[in-house]
Amino acid sequence: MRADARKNYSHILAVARDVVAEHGADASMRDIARRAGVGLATLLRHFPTREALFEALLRTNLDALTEKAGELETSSSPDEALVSWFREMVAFVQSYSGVVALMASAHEDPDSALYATCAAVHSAGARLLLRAQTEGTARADLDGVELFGLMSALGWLVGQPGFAPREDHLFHVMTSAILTNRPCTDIKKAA
Amino acid sequence: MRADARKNYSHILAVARDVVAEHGADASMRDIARRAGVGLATLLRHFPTREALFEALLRTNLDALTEKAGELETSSSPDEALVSWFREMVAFVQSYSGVVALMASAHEDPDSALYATCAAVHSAGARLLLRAQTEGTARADLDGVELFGLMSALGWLVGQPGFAPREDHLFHVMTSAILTNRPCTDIKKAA
DNA sequence: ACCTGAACACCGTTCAAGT
DNA sequence: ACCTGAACACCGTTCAAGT
Repeated sequence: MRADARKNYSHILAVARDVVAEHGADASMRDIARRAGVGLATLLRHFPTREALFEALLRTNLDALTEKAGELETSSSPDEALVSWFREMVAFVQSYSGVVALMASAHEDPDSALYATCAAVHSAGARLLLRAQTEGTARADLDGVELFGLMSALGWLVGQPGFAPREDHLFHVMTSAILTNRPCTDIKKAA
Repeated sequence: MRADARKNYSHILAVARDVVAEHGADASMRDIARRAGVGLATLLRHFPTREALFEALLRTNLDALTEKAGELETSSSPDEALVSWFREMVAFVQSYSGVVALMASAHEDPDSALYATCAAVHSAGARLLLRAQTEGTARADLDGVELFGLMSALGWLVGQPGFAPREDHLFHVMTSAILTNRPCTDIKKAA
């Protein structure tokens, strides 16, 4: 990679971070290129797809969250670790509006540039879930995919302007569905 | 309303139903006009905004769901009524992909053409919730807004291709968060 | 190697001109 | 009253031409 290319690359990324913070995940690529003072074709050369751009944009944060899961695994009780990691994930996806939709769809598409990063997040969560399930504090009939799904759904919801103020409570409700600190009465009856 | 206008109106609506079924809620207005054999400006004349179009498109279904809530209120036990109505709502929003995002944002925006219809759905749900809460089968710390939110979040999630197969189970999990057929142990500890 | 401008086929909005 | 085509300002994709 040539020096000018490397410089363009990181400059585009920095600008993209700002524009995305302003306009969310469906910000205009053209606008990013314009603000970066670079041709649109140049942006597309470095990041051939929107997901490729977001892969670079989110990698740092998502890697940190994956690592955080590992730390929590040794530093906290299984249920606390699961809940506080879940919290951090929700808070993160909320920080870039619309990014959760990108992640949810990348999670299901092995061809996506974001797939690997999402898969890493996924399995980090799955491990925390399994640990809490072994202890008996997380409901047994849940897997990593569903944990990822519930996180995404909650993240999506609190990303809607009107629901953001209720984030804490909605988080609490969602958490109560994942944990099982209650004698398991017959809940199927009602469904 | 002139005869030709009325004819255009209903024809556009019929075509829109097909196109939206194919391409989801962010289908191209231009494409709908094209397929209806009508100028784009004509479509915009009848439905000045995408939400106005969807208001007409969804009104029938949503009114039926509002009415259904009323029926359930007399025909079923409070918890069963709440759960089965919730189920129907989720099934409905899943039937038109992307429509739940439109509804969730309209729900918060009094200026939206979809606002009134969403508000009706909202309050129908709120009544079912309240009824179950009075009976003690739905968790007390929930209101109509949050019920609408959880419905939207679940609808959004099962609208994502990879999560659709898990709809039943995810519905079950979400339901368990809304109902309270369990002695209310201290769940805050973990959060 | 890397960048760029321009052409392309789209999109929704707006409005003067037609019947 | 109602419809329409066209102009406008956007979008992402693609590629031949430049350094």
